[in-house]
Amino acid sequence: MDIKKIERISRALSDTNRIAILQQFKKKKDCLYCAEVNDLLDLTQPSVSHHLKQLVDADLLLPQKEGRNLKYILNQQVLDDYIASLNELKD
Amino acid sequence: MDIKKIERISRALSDTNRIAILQQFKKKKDCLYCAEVNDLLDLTQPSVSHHLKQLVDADLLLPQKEGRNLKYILNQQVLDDYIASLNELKD
DNA sequence: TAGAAATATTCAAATATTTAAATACTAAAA
DNA sequence: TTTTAGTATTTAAATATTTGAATATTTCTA
Repeated sequence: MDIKKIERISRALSDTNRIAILQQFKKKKDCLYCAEVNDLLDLTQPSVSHHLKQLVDADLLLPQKEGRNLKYILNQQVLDDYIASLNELKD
Repeated sequence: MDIKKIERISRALSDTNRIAILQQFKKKKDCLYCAEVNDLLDLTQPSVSHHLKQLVDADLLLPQKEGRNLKYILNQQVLDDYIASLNELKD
């Protein structure tokens, strides 16, 4: 993973609201709906949309349209790659 | 690791200059001198000092004074804890 | 002790991020 | 087809970050 990608993902993770979104996947298991994220955070809908966009732009979340709803899936592969890059710092 | 700590470390990692500093540890092995970081980055000394401070404040680097020089050690424990927190997102 | 070397701090300017209000878009439902 | 629900975009304000110039601090050395 190149340094720009590491930067992008790190920045996506550098906000408690976005970390809370990711942590919610542990509870909701496989997927999370946009509306659920709006309920989860104490922010207006546009702000939540902005945070979700950051996570999607970093490829941490994969969006999937379902009619007028939007479902997100955690991109475990990118998370694994990011973790692998961090592990490489340690040798 | 609490959410605020994850945020802090992620933010410290969200800059290519700071990532480059951490990557330099792989080449210099155990420790890195402040002056070496100044040489590494194409920034003025105060800017480098600022970046190093971010890494120290996130506990990713442990500073050690050696006379008027300053030596940094990579805090592998914090890095491990951070990685563990990221791994927890995946279950 | 005076001067030099290494690092930190202060300050200001430029840029980026976060947030919400207003509005637009898209797709389902009435 | 009009309305409604869900999500995105635009805009602007507040705040935070990044950077370098100037300066301060600390510690070594002559």
